[in-house]
Amino acid sequence: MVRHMRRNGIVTVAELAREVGASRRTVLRDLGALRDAGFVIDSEPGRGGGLQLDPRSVQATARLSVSEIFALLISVASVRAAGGLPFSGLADAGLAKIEQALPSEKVRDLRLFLDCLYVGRLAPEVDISDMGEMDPELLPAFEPAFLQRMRLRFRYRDAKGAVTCRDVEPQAMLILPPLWYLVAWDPSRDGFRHFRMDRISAPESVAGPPFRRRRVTFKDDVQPVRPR
Amino acid sequence: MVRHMRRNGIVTVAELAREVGASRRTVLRDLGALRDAGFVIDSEPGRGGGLQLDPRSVQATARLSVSEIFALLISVASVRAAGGLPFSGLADAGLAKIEQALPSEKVRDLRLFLDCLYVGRLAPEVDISDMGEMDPELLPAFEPAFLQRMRLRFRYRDAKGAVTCRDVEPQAMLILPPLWYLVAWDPSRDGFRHFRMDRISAPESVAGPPFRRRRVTFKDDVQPVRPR
DNA sequence: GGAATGGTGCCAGTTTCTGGCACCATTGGA
DNA sequence: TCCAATGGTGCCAGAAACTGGCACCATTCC
Repeated sequence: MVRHMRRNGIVTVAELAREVGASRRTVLRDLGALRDAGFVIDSEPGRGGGLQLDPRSVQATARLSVSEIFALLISVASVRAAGGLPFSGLADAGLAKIEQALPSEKVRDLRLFLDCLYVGRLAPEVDISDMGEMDPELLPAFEPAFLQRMRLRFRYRDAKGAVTCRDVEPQAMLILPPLWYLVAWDPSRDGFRHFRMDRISAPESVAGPPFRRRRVTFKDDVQPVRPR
Repeated sequence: MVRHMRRNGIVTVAELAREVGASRRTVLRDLGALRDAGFVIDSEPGRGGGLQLDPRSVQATARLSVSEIFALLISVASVRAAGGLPFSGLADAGLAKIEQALPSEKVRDLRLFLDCLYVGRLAPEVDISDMGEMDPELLPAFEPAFLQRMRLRFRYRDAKGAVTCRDVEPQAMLILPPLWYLVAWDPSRDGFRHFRMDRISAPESVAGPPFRRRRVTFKDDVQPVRPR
C-alpha cells in the first residue's frame, strides 16, 4: 500500500489517496483500520507533517497447513531446548500466534506430540559421517503413532547396514542435533530401542487398539522440549 | 465453524446453517469460498449424504510481526543447516508462505541477513557451563547492523569476566548450537573478533556511513545457512 | 492570519452481501 | 417406481457495508 515515499518514509494522506485512487476520507478510515490491526503509524499534524509507518510493526498474514505448523513448532522447540540463543523468545511468540489461530483440537494434538519430544547433546564419539536424508513427506505416517498411539511399522537399516522390519510402540522423539531418534518399545524384544530417523524408511501405521504409554527416562543432560 | 458433528465428522448443509444462524444459500456460498481458499471439503449427494472436512487441509492464519518472522526463519534455518532431520522441508514450506505475505523490501532484508548466517558444530572442549540468557528484545538492535551496515556498540563480558565496551562492524552470525557468535571486524584492533551472544549486553547502533563487507572465511565444517 | 496537514461526524449513493425461491442431479429407501 | 433427503446453481430483491463528498476542528509552520 505504502509505495510512494517522500523524505525518509514520510507520506501524506493526500499522496496516499492519489496513489491508491481512493478518497481522502477512505484513506483515513483505512489508516484507522490498520492501526486497529496493530500497525504503528505515527502522524504529525500541521504544515510539513505526514504519516510514517513503524517498520517494526509490519506484519504478514500466512495460511499454514497443520503439517507445516507442526514442522515449524518442532524446529523452534528443538532450537530452544538446545539452548537456542538469542531469538527463540520471539519465535515462540510467533508460534503462539499461529497456535491461537488453530482449532483447539489441533492444538491439543500438537501438545500431545510435543510432550513426546526430548532434546540433548550428541556424544562427540558418535560417527555421523553416513548421515542420510529423510523424506519430509514421511511425517504424516508418524502422526497417528503419537496422537492415537497406533503401532508403527518400518524398515530399519542398522549401523552395520543390515535391514530389518520393525513393529514398535513409539514413546518419544529424541533430538540430539544433528541426529533425530525415535524411542520406542519393541514388543518382540520386550524392551526399549532407539532408531535413528535417517535410517528409517517406509513407515506406516498399524491398525489395532492404542498401545499404552510407558515411562521413558533419559540421562540428566536430556531435557523435555516442553518443561514439566 | 464446524462444531456440531454427526457420525464421524460428517455434517449436512442444513445443520451448518442452523448452527451458524445463516441461510442454506449463504452456507453453500461460504463452502465455495472455503474450497477456493484451499480447504478440502468432501461432499456426498443424495439421501444420507453430507459434508466432511479433510483435517489435513486445516490451515491457520496468523499475523506475525517482522521480528517474529525473523526469529522463526533463523530457528528453522539453523535447524536445517545443522542437519535438521526430518521435518525441515515442511518448515521451509511454511516459512515460504509467510515470506510471500511480506512486503518485498522486507523479504530482501531477511535475505540480506540470512546471507550473514553460518552454522557449524561446537568443538566438544568448549565450556558452556556458564551459558547465559540473552534478552530477545535486543534483536531489533542487530537489524540495522546487518541491513544498513551500521556499526554496533555493546558491552562484552569475556571468558574471564572482564567487561569492555566494543564498537565493531558486524560481518556474520555464527551458530554453533547451543552457542551463537557475532563475527565482526574490530577497527580499533584492526582484525576479526568473535563474540558470544550471551555475553553481549546493551547493543546499540552507531550513526555513521555504512561500513564495507569483508570476506569472512570459516573452517570447512562451518556451512552458510543459505547455500551459495 | 493563512495554508498545509491529520482527524471526526454526517449523509447520500454505490457496492457487496444475504436470504429466499425455483430448480437440477444424485442417492437410498418405501 | 416414486419420494424424500441431500449437495449445488442461478436469479433477484432487500439488507448491510463500504465509499466519497462535505463541513468542520486542532495543530503547525511561514
